[in-house]
Amino acid sequence: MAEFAKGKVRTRFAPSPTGYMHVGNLRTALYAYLLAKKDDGTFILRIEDTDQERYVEGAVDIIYNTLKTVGLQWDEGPDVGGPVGPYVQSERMGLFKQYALQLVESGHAYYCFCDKDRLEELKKIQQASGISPKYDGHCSRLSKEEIQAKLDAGVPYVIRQKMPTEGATTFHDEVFGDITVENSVLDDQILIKTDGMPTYNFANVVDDHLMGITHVVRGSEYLSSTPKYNLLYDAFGWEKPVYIHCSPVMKNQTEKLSKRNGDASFEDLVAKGYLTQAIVNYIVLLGWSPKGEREIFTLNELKQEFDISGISRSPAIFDTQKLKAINGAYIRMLSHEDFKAHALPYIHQTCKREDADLDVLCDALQPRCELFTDIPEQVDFIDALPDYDNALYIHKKMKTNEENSLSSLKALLPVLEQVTDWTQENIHGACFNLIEQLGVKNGLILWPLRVAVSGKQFTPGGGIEICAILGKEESLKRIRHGITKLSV
RNA sequence: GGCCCGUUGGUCAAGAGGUUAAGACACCGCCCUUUCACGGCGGUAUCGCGAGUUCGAUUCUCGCACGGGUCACCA
Repeated sequence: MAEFAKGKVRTRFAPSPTGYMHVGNLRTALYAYLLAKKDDGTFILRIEDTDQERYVEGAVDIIYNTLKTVGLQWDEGPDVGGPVGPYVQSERMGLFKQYALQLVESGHAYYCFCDKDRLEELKKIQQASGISPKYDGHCSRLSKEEIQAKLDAGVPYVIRQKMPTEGATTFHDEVFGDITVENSVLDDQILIKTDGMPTYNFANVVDDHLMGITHVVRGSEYLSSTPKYNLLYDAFGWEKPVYIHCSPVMKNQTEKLSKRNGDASFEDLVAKGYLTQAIVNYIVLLGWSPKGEREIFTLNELKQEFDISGISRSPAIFDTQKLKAINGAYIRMLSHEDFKAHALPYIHQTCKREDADLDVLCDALQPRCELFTDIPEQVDFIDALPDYDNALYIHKKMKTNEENSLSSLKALLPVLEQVTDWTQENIHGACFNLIEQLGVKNGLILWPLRVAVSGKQFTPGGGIEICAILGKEESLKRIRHGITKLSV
């Protein structure tokens, strides 16, 4: 066997290139990665592309890109190579038959010459009599001579794994504990197909062993085939890996999250304006809980924090609301510059004004957005004042109505006209001077100002910020407009 | 249908034979405040059902219900 560091954790992510990367897949990859990195181990990417039927063009690139943008750098894989390649399963096809033959030799597997007709017939009979369909072991009872004769005659065959007929097999899973199944329910599964190629179940075991995988992280749908895997490991005399089976990510109580149902894939979430690190953070929390109370972690922190014992057994429902909240938390942690860089394209969707003060705008926007896609709608009043209703001036808590709003704006206009250096600071000073002079509550002046310059009920920032964003000329113009509107 | 697995608030979940059953999101109040947010404080749950074991069970056992998975020459 090829050499690689012994005693260290080696995990693998082994996706089939069948389309988009869904959230559950990504989570499996994440867990496998974290498990390896926690121990300073190796994370391997293996592409399982043996099903040409389901192969989707470009799917491999999606896998690469997703893992890369998320930051799951694989140490060994198709593109970077490694000591136990090739890392693309279709390039390993020639390798498996000898292992199957070895099992035939040792009596753990046998040639099966049954054709599809017989198999189907068998299945029909079994179903009719209420027995669960299972190969009846017919060919396992063939004599050496019979087998040789058929082989010589060129009869097509498969190689099947010979399951024990009595007793039970128990295996241990790190998240589910010990699971025992009766050997009698185990089917003599096919290892090598008529075309000489291995089935997934067989290739998987051989590959995992050859690649020195110590911890197998995969979906819980493999739970029921794990006994067969272990029997294979035992038949070869190989050391079994540690199993970590993960329950699925659900869309609701009964349906799995899946691309087929049009549910969000990683790419979709990115397109919807989620920060990749926020997605990762949320996904890792779906089905795993950290020891303490903190739940915002960078990928690096996760390498320390992640622990198998925190993985939960029951399926988890994907909750967009929580994802959004985490995204909001990440947005707030962004520096002003980073936020601006991310936000700019969204701002420009509805706000094209050249002279708008985007720094003030971004400061106002940042604590108020959970998703970048919220932005266009929030800044749509900047280019042009919306046609608003005077009723907006009525605010119970601010104690404003149309009449006193009119006088506030009238008082404010000349004061603001006096401001020469139009900065947020100076506008603020001017407004509060007036408030002090008049001896009124802040809201009495500032609420009407906000309505006049924005024409909206909710805005990023208050009247003062909006004035600063709009610039002097436009602000005054809107205040005057408000005055005439209220004067009618 | 057989076998395997799961079930703590709307969601993610911690917990453990005796706890005021954590925390987060959402929701509702209050505070802060020029709106909305942000931030701060507080509120909302007898742990699917029924038995059993026990002085005591949400935590152990057994049934039931519900949900999921699996029974391919697919991966």
